[in-house]
Amino acid sequence: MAAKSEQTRQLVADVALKMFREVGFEKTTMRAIAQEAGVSVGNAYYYFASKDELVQELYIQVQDEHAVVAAKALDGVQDLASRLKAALHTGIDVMEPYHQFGSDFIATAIRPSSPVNPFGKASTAAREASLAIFRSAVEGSSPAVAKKLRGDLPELLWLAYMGVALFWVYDQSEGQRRTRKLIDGAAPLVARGLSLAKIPGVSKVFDDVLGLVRNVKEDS
Amino acid sequence: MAAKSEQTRQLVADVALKMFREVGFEKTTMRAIAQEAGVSVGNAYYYFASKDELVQELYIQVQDEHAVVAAKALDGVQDLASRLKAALHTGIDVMEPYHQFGSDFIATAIRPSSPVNPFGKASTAAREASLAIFRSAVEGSSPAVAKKLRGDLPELLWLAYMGVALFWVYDQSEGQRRTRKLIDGAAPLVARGLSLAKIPGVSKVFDDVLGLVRNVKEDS
DNA sequence: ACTCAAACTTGAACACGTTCAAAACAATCA
DNA sequence: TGATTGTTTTGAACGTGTTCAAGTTTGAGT
Repeated sequence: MAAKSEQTRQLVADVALKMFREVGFEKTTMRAIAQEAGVSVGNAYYYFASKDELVQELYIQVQDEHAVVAAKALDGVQDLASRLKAALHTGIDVMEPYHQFGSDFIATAIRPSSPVNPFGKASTAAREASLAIFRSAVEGSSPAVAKKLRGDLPELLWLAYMGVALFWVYDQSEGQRRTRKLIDGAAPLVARGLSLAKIPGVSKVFDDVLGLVRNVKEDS
Repeated sequence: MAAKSEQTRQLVADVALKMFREVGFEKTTMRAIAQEAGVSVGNAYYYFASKDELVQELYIQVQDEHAVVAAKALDGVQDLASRLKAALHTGIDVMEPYHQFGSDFIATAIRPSSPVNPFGKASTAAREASLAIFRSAVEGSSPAVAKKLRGDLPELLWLAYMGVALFWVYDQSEGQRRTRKLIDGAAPLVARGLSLAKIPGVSKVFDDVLGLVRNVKEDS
């Protein structure tokens, strides 16, 4: 049987996520969550040290769903462009219910001190799960990606995914049509761009890009 | 003689910016600003509708300074890589005093509703000024940038600058060494990458990138 | 059944950004 | 000067996220 405490925790989280979706971030006050869940404000804080941690709960749930949906969407898809499209489109799909609230989410997430910060320690698990999606997209593709790129590419694509998410937040076109268009346009371009790596002159530039990435990354 | 009201406005702004630099964003409460400036809280709000607008004051001031310093640094510099470096390094230079406070600034700025949002309406002037720096960096360079790129490049570089600024905010290395390294490494790479535009196979990819950028931009 | 420590829950209180009715001041005209 | 109108200033009050001392409940050991 679920411990009573776990029940309360879930209840608070469920109510919070529901309210985030339905009335937005700012209107979802801690008092409102507590009241709706039938607990005291202090009790909500017993399980979640801050409103940010409730956002993190949302972040984790969305990432988990993305992993599931993306795996399905990647199944049987061969070429890199299509695989990339699948990974990105599903990412947007799972975020869709939260679009209106996206900007508050990003404002929360971008703060290095926030537990939700995708680069931070507290989201290591979620980030790894997300990264794994792109690793799978790269490794499962045929024709295969040039070996020298294979190591760093997933991380770069994940970074690009963060950029797409940022674009999506600002995208006010109906149904975020522009973001879809961006994905559809950019994915094949990335794939084609990578295939240029064989051209000698280009290859050198690629090497230097990777060198720079590694250099900047290591020295922390 | 300066109108009394203008004096009060300046006083509040000066005190706020000084406190932002010296004690950080969160500790600089509206009450503290008012007290330090010797006015009432309500009076500060008479001149600045929100704390965000005080941040905007900072944003504008930093951009103005960047324009001045960058113009000086670009003077006499020929090749694109060096010009790009100059534009970026000076950008980081003027932000330096605010580094500790950078993340709060970004968290404020990234919200579409914020007056400080660099993509938003309220910062059109500051954005244009910033864009002009990169336009000048591109147009003044010799050897000249390929004509077909010249139109869109400044905007893309400005976007990259936003990315560098974001990187800088997260950069905890001493003196933000890693950001400097990133600039020094990336600027020549961009210049070299652009020169590849002559290669036929690469040229097509470039065309498509530009097409995508325009397509996504227009459809808003 | 009783004890007692740990887990859980409460709600009043704090500092914050922000608002606003009212007061003080300034400038203009009769 | 006095009246009137517009500008500037005040500080108490509101709703927010968050804290915490104090209470209540639970469960293992006797």
